[in-house]
Amino acid sequence: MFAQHGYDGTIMDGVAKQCDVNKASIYYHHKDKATLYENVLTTLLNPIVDTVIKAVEAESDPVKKLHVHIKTFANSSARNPDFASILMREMASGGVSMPSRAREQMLRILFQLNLTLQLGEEQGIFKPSNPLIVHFMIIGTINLFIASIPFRNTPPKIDACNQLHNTNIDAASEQVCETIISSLLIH
Amino acid sequence: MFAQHGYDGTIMDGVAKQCDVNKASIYYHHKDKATLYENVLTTLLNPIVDTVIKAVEAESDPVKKLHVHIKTFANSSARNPDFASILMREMASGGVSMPSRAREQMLRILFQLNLTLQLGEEQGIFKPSNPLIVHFMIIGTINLFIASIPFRNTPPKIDACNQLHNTNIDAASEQVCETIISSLLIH
Amino acid sequence: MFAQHGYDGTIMDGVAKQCDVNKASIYYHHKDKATLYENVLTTLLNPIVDTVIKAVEAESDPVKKLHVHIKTFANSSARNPDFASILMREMASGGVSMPSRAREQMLRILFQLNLTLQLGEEQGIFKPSNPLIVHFMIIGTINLFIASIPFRNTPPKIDACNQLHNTNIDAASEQVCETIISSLLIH
Amino acid sequence: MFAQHGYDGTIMDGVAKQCDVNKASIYYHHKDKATLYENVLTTLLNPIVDTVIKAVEAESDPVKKLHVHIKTFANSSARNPDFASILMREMASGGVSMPSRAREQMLRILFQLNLTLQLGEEQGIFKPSNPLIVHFMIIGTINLFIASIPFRNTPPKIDACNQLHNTNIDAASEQVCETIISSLLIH
DNA sequence: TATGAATGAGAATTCATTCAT
DNA sequence: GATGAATGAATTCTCATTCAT
Repeated sequence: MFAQHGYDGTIMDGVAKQCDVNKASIYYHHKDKATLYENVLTTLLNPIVDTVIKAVEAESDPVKKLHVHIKTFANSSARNPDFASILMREMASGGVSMPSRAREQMLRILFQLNLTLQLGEEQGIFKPSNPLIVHFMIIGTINLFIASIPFRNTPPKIDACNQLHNTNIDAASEQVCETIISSLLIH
Repeated sequence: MFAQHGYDGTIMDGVAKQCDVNKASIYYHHKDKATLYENVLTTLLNPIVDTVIKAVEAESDPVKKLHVHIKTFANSSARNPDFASILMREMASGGVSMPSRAREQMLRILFQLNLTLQLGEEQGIFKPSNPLIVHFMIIGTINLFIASIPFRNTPPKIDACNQLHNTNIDAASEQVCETIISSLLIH
Repeated sequence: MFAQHGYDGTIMDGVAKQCDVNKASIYYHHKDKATLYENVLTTLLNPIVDTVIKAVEAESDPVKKLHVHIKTFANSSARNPDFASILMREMASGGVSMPSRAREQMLRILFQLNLTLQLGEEQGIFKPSNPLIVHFMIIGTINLFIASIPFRNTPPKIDACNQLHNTNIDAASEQVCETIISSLLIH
Repeated sequence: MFAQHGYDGTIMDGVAKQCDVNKASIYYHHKDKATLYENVLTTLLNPIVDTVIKAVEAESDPVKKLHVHIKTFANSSARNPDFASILMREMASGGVSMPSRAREQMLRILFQLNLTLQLGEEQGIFKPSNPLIVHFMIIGTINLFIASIPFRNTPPKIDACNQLHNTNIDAASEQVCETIISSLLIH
């Protein structure tokens, strides 16, 4: 519900009903709405970040690392569309209110990407680049793609205007990979 | 305030105080909160979209069109950071609650991009591509870059980890251009 | 309601109904329950304290000052039985949570009494005494007398056991005067 | 906690934590909050009242009886400051909600005082007086003195204004004795 | 007896909206 | 058009009490 309606748009009564528990029970386990949100966020973020990091570390070749980085992030996000929504909302707020625990997790991904890009540069494979922008390109594109699924399915279907209707996350993330990697590679 | 706190997080009392007008005056001029939001959105969106479309139409070469498309969008957004935030929130909500007037404006940009890409393909300059993904890549990346400015300026400064600190919207949009265009070009 | 049920026992819904106003209106004029309480207290206390001080200052003879002090305090309290109740509650809480504005008012009465007693001593009329205890004797007795009216009227009527039933505040305060003054006078 | 925060201000969760027991355990031993309060009150009141009555009955001279009455009451209260607070609160509420068991105990003290005063009158030692007012004078003053200890210790220290700082319960009760007895005695 | 976890009925506070002037 | 003051309908949070174990 936080993903769909945002923090302020999420109503504790609704959460309780959705979970089929008494509202007071929520407060028994979570100090208040803000804490609940923080806990939800942590629970959501940690596994995704861990998965990405682990997958990237398992590879040694920078190109493969980058490829795995993008694909794993995309797949994890796709399996948890709420993640994309929440991340976009947090970014929209300037991330100012983002719980620091969540913030730190997101930074881990950026740092990992940074390592990969530096490795590529050192090996003479990648051109120099700005990791932050590459990072934003990846998560901005993927998040938008995932979060916009309902939007794209709302009439008038924009996919219907041409061949777009078959686009899925695999194709999208593959295109992101190609685009980014090809732009980084030294031919 | 809608940009910073979202629709639900925006409080009419706060709006009145911020604008230094009486709350009832707002209701005199705008039917209700939803209408106010719609009006704000329209006022914000229309000039940006118009600017982009006009700039693109002024060019004839597909590569230049695409370049101008991205740069104009980026510059307009950068001048109106609220635009990026609102767009991200709307996307995060699945765009479900997005006023249809605003929705249509955003589609105009996508259609314009579609035209440009098709033109490029017809002229044998561009590889076939999925316009939707290109669209998301552009606005996802740019929006994220702009919306995240406050986040990046909040300690611990992530830009501080390396050379990132000089990154501005011009450099970022240029990199987006290069990346996207180079991936589209038939070498 | 604060007097009768105490701060915690007073319910904002009840206050609103009692005053026949909408609950939200109360919050429009008073930040929150605590502030409302503070305002109520100030409104209640100030006139009583002012009346006492003014009446005492109008006399010059220490005995008359003391007499007027007690009688005026008793009459003011009797006209505002809530004052006694609230004061007793505040004292019961150790006055810890007592708004400082109210606290200061109460101290003004003590200081005035102190002046009177010192004057009497200087003139060789009064024995030395502890003003604080005299103060407590006055307000403790009077407050208790007033606050206990409902208690005494609740069956079994304790007044019924003997001639007590005719006791009113005038008689009571007169007895307090006699007792205190006679114990202070140098025969 | 009942003494400090009153019945409504006392929270069962807090009681449990303070006692380091599980909240449900309290309900195992005490039917509900009201019963718990009643039990607490009885446990608190009975020994004090018994002590006073017993001490008074041990004397035969009316003056000594009265002296012992006041001193014993003062000492007992001083050893149990909660007693003063609770009594003051109950009086502030008009004693309406006071459990009848507790009410009866308090009446026993009044009746005992009544006996003493009548004895004194019969022996031609005491002037006629209103026992209720004497009663209030005693407990009003003593309770207030005790309950106000924290208040007086809160800056700005009112005791600091003059010689008041050494006042203790013994001195205070002695002054109450002198005052009341001297006003009753037929010279 | 003891306890962690409910839960229903409040109670404080907020907020979009309206009203009277 | 503007404004101070309502107001009803939420919404967050609390609290006495109970349940299951």
